[in-house]
Formats: sequence, structure tokens, C-alpha cells
Amino acid sequence: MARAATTLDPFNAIAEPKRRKVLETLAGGEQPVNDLVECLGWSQPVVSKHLAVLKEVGLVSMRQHGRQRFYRLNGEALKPVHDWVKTFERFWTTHLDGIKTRAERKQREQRSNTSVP
Amino acid sequence: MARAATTLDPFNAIAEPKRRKVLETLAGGEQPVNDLVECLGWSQPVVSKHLAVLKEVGLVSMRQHGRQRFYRLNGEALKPVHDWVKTFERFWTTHLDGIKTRAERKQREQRSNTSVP
DNA sequence: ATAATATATGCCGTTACAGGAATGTGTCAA
DNA sequence: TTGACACATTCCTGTAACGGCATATATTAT
Repeated sequence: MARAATTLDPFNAIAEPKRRKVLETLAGGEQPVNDLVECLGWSQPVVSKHLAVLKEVGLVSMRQHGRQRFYRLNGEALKPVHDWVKTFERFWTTHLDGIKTRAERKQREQRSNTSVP
Repeated sequence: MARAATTLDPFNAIAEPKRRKVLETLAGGEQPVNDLVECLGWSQPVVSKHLAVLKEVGLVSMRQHGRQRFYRLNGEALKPVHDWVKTFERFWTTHLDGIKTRAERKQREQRSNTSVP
């Protein structure tokens, strides 16, 4: 068989750095395509194509006014990604706060104090 | 240009559903490849290849014991993804806790209080 | 040394997909 | 209507991801 089916989910959408950049830009508020083109410094078709992908996945929505099309971020579509990654949170938080580690060391010290006086 | 390499960063690595499944499985503890093969139901080369990608990005580490190779999850490598997605958290939490909605209603009430006494 | 086991790797075919260039579509202005 | 503007879409090309299959490599067992 060939490649796996193109499951167009948010995970795939944000795998592309440029699409993440688009989302970051739109986090500041809705913008017409041309503003994005100027702000990001890419060609207009490139911007439009990435916007099309983001819209398909539901990460952005579009509102037309005259000949301009305003794209707006729909951050809620990132929740599945957030929820998935969050299930792994314990793998770095336990290292950062060090509470558990310190507590355990204390316990070890206390045990050695009592057993080896 | 082609697509970005999957071994480039965790974002690309977890874009593949099968690789996410591998990480979920390894969250329960380290496992040799054959156990993963049986548990996941894929061919051995497929499992090995995905493990190779995950290892390149640093999402898993490997320990050899005899002829078995135990793969262990390194969840910390997911932190960049978590941190990035977290910056968009307000886009769905504000709807859930209703902070924004309540604040806006308050503003409307105050406006109507002053303008329409 | 030979066989069996555990895993990695190389090759191949198919398909995805990013970017460039050109063109299509729809809307406003004169 | 004609032209300018804003944007989408199509065609093309190069690169590489995925999976299957076969094979290589390394370790243990006999």
C-alpha cells in the first residue's frame, strides 16, 4: 500500500511551521489576506493555500466584505491537540517543580538516619 | 518544495496517527519492539520505522538488553507542542468558564444604566 | 559453527504535499 | 463596459513520507 490516508486533522495542520505562523498572526484578530501576505512576507497563493487548509480543518473561519476576505482564528479547533498533549504533562511537570523528588530524597535521608545511626 | 521532514520537530512527528498511538502505548511503561508489534497489530518493520522517527526527534529513548530493545517514552520532548498550544487556551476556556461572557454582560448593563436611566 | 530470535534497514511503488507561475473568479470603481 | 483589485485555483515539479517485502545485523541458544 501507499501512504496513509490524508487525515486532515489539526495535528497535520499545525505540523507545517508556516501554518502555525498564520495562526499566531490571526491570534491578534481577524485579517484580510493581503494584510497577511504583507505581514508574513510570502506569496499570495502560498498564503491562500495555507488558509484553505486551515479552514478545512476548522482552525479558521472566513467572512467576506466587498472583495476582501477576512480570516479569523478559531482556536477551539486546537483543543483536541491540547487535550492529547496534556495527557503527557506529568512527564515534565514532575521534573520541573521537583516537589516529588525532594520529598522522596527527604524520606530516604530519614530512613538512613534511623537505620544507620 | 516538498513536505517538511517528520524528523524535524515533535510537531511533525506527532502528525502521524500511528506515532501518536505508539507514544500512548509507551506511556504505560517501556516495552520491547515485539510487544509493541503484538499490541498494536502492525508489521514489525512499520513499528521499527516509526520508532526510529520518534527516537530521532527525541520523543523516545532506547535501552538494549540482550537481543531485545526496550523503548521508553520521553514525554518532555512534547513540551514545545504543549507550550505552543497553550498560548491558544483562552480561545476555548473563556467559553467554558464564561468569564468573558459575564464581563461583557456587565459592560452592557453598565452602558444601559448610564445611557438609559 | 549453526540455527533461531529480535530488530533494523534498504529498495520499491504509490501518493502527499509545498511552492512557483499562470490563470480563473468575483467585486468594486469610473 | 472596462479595468483594477482581492483572492482562489489549477497545473506543474521536486521531494519525501508510508507500507510491503526482502534482507542485513546482532545476540542468544544448541
